[in-house]
Amino acid sequence: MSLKHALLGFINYGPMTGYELKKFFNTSVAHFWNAELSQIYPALKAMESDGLVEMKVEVQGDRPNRKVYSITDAGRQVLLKWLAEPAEMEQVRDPILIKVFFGSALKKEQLVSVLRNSIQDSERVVAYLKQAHTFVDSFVQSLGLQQEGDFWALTIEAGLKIHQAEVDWAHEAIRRIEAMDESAFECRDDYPDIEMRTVTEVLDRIKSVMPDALASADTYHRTHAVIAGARKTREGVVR
Amino acid sequence: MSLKHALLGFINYGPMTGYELKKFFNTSVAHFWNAELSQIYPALKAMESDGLVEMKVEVQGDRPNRKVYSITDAGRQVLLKWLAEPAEMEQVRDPILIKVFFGSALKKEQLVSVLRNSIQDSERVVAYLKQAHTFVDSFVQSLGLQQEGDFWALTIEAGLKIHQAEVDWAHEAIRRIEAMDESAFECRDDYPDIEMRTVTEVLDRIKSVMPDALASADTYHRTHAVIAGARKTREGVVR
DNA sequence: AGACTCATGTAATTCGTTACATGATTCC
DNA sequence: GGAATCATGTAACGAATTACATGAGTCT
Repeated sequence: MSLKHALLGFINYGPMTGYELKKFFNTSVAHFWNAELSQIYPALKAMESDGLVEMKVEVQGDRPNRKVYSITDAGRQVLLKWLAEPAEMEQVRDPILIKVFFGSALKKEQLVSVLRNSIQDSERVVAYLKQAHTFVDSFVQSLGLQQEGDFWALTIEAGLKIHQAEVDWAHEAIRRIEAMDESAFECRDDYPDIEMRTVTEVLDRIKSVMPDALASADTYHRTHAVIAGARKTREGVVR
Repeated sequence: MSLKHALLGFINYGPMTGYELKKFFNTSVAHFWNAELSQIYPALKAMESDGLVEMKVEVQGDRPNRKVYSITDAGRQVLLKWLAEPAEMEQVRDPILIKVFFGSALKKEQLVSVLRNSIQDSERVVAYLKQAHTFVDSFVQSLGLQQEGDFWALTIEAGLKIHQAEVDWAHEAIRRIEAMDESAFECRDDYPDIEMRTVTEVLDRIKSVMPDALASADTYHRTHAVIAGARKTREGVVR
């Protein structure tokens, strides 16, 4: 679980309250991680009882009291250990790809319009990230965290490259879809009447004809498992 | 929620059991969606009681009975409606970027090694996807779903472009990190002693100096909300 | 007058993973 | 003899979102 580690990372900069952590998230890692206050507050409590952070109440007259968390030696150790471990690969879940995958059930223009909407969304994020560079510069300067600037910038560029790849793909997809024959669309009535029991049979048949290709497809998730296994061998236990 | 819609999409090809759906997932959309049997079975039950699918028990002597689900008219309507709606943008959560973000706490070589591991993972996926093309071709042919081939191929290419972008970024990141000064690393002891209360103050300061940049950073999530809002205006209620 | 900020939370719900359970058959 | 396939599930847990709750102070 990365949320607690991200919180530790920020608290490692200096003592902070949950409310401020939320602000920090919003203004720095929002494009690749987010957390609501309702998730942050319990997480901090749990981290405190695990001895990773310490809490001090700052009494305020006019406003609600602040609970300021600072990192402990144990917390810093946990953070450093986690940072140095290989990152877990998360299962991607991309609804737009499901829509394209089943695109033959739609009218051509409908599918194209879905893709156009998706391009708009991605382009908005790209526009945000382009501006984010200048903003992060002054943010980092003002907090005296100049050393962090380069690392923060790298994460922004990751976002830019990935979202730009999405945009490029979607444009190419629209081109390809528009070149497709009308008969490829709205074909829900004329699916083959074959009992889908054949899914299994087809896999068996392909298995005998081209064992290599199947191996790769069938073991996609096992591949991940193998990676995880390899990691354990490489670096000791990965919790 | 897209899982039920993905299930509907497959059942729309023809009647299927939960077990076969899992196989279909593994051999076609595994790179952008996955579901365990323990999630599929209850989902099918719920869809049945919602009237989106119908179930018939096929008694088998030797093996456990099969519960074959087929799509209803209501189900097909729900599927088509969902497919035509703009796709939701999911919050990205990328642990590797957290590690880079807090990379200054590590030693240079540690951070580079984390990135190298990440490259290995991504390249394995890229290798799988390159093979997947040929596999999907014969799979689609054998099932008599030739029309779907082009749409399936598009999703594979999306995966290729995005994961390739990740690989490219990580290589560039390693280059940049290796060019960085040693002093930028392991600097956890000399963070400024400023009370982090200043997060709020810094934001206020920047807000007055460069209101444009802040607007973009501060409203990243609101931007998403705006997109959702715009969608509602564009297309009616998006549940 | 109404919205936003500061500052804390709890509760309910959804989505997903992991573990556990059963039991015959077939492949190595 | 042990693992994998076929075929169904349940239960527990974890992560994240949404909704609800409080309450003073400030901004428009």
